[in-house]
Amino acid sequence: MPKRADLSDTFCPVGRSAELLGDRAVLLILRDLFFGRRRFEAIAANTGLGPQLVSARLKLLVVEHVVIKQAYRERPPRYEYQLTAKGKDLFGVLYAMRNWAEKWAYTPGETGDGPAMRYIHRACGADVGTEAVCPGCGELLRYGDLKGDPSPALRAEQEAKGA
Amino acid sequence: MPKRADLSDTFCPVGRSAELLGDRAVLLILRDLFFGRRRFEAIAANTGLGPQLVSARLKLLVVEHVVIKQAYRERPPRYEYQLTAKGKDLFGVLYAMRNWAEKWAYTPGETGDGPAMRYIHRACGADVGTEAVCPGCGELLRYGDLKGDPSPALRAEQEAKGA
DNA sequence: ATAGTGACTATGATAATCATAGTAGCAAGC
DNA sequence: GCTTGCTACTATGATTATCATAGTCACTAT
Repeated sequence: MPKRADLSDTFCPVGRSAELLGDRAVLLILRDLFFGRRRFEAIAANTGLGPQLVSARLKLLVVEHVVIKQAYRERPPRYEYQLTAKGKDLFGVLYAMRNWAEKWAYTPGETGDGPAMRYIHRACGADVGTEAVCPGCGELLRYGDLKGDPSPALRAEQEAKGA
Repeated sequence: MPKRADLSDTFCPVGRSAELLGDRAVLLILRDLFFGRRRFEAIAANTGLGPQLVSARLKLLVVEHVVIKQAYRERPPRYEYQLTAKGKDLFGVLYAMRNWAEKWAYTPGETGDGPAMRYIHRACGADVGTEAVCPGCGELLRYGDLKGDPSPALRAEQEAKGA
């Protein structure tokens, strides 16, 4: 392919996220990091990705300050990868992906009688289910429930594209 | 590239989502659909993607029942694309991507004094901000706050990979 | 001395992407 | 009735990313 289009200068927040997250390998590596896998070989094995892809994406994630590479032993040198605060904040995205897949990506009965992965909120003990709620009132949040107001810069950018 | 690895048979819900969402073009097209753009040319113009990529991804989204293609005029035949219920449920993912980007993907002051896109919950009037909350207790939901319990099938799959 | 481990890098075939140009069906204007 | 324009695409060729497989390097363990 030719160099893929750069989205890092768009004013649209989804576009900026897509620059990093619109990539299967990145998503799978992040998933493994959230699951607690920190070592190169463990990530490569579990994701099924080849070592150069894992290597390239981890480098990218380090450059983006989503992950830090740290030596856990000096001799011989061995490294592990950890999520930064910026990386840990991607939890919401992976969590939303999980929620969608639990609802739509399995045939009935495929996972037994429960979800493929059940999540309990440690603080209150509630099963978080698969839906998002409004931080203001606690009601379910769905497409159409929010009123969007783009910043002037974003509005201007979209109009310039004539779409 | 060789044929990209198939993730649709993994038991991990994030993996299944990544099969569809780990693609820049899919993400950008979905964003435009959520913004109300339905016509081919409008999507191509706003995303900046070439027409064959838009064509290929819309076909994929139709096959996946995320989008439906409908004629809005018979003569000459003209079509538009709309999100299905399955597609509308992806709102949570795009919303989470937006939340992350608002927090991390802009330099200070780049969007003026507010977010690039402000969202208000129509039902209660609250600004939803950029954080997710627990549906059970309403507290902020972050990495580490949830206890995950994989289904037996998912656990077995991961152990088989030796990671 | 040989085998093993962990973290990669090198190589070559294949396939996806981009930019640009072109097609098809039809309507409206001159 | 001929050209221009609109919408929704398809075709072509150059470029580059990805995969599978093999190999490297710096050690440690037996």
